[in-house]
Amino acid sequence: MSTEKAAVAPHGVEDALSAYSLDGQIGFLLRCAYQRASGNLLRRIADHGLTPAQFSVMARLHERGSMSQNRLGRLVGMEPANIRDVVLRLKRRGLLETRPAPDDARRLVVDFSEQGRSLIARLIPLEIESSAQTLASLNPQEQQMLLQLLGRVAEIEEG
Amino acid sequence: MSTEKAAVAPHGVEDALSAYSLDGQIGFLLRCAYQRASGNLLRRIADHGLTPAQFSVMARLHERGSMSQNRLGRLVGMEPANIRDVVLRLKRRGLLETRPAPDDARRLVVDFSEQGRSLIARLIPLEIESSAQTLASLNPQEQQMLLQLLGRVAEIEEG
DNA sequence: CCCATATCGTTATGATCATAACGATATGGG
DNA sequence: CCCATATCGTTATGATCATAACGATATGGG
Repeated sequence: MSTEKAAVAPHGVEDALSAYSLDGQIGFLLRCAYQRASGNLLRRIADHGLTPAQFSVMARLHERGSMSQNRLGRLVGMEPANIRDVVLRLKRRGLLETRPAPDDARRLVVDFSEQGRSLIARLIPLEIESSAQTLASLNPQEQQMLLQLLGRVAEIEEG
Repeated sequence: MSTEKAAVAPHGVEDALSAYSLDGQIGFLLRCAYQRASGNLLRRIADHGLTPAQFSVMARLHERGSMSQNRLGRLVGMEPANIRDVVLRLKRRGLLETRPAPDDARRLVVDFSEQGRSLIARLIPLEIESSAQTLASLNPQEQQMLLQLLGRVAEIEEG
């Protein structure tokens, strides 16, 4: 099973190679679909100076309230180095503020500024529109099915 | 319908805001799912020095044969500036070669080197494994359903 | 208490993306 | 033929990602 280079016929392998279709691969489809979704959102929020990644950080903070930078990153699927840069840019725009956690000198608590809190409230409706546009080619039942299946593939981390 | 700020009650909007859940948004789910799929593939091909984006370029070239850099980019969903850099890195690794198109001085024809042709053939089986892993939490029928729905959302460009 | 271990944020590096602007070349209609 | 228009590849800029390595701080078991 291991060392034998079966003279039998590598036919299976060759078939797999020629039958392979990039367009049918989950990874490629996800990348293309995300590009489309991301573009739909970006077109609506770019005037407000936000990107989809920045939006997700603000939206999560809106949902869950202020929390440490690290935890915020985990809840939106960003590595510590990554969430750091995103928070930094949002701070520079005056949308977020940070302060040391009173009970843990390692942690940095991230919170909205007044401007940020107001902005995210205005942007969420735009994202709802954007999601509808992304899913427009599916009927409601198919949309629910897709969201449900994607949720199981994504295995989002609970915090 | 347009200028009237209905005193009636912005209740609908407030409900939409509080009912909003990032985890149920198609864009966020796609980003998380792609991260997972991308990681699964990267773990298998990183030793060979390739990234998922580079893999998709090589796989498309394997499927369709040599073509212009611009068209190759369109067929994997990369902008001209982007496909350029990916092809450049693959050239540096000796996996791809480019030459001017004989019939059109604007075009750059991209093709495999011997080493590249051999590598992609060895990598495709790894990607098939990776796809299976990404979809492991779904049964075969659900997998087909997800791929079909994603394909309709992605609206991949035909070349 | 002490110390191995984990967590948090940071720095650095390199790849992926989108966008805008540009020169060079093709093309097609008048 | 000529020229408006499109296409191709490039340059530049800025944001998003993953990873490795690191110092600082918490924590929990002995």
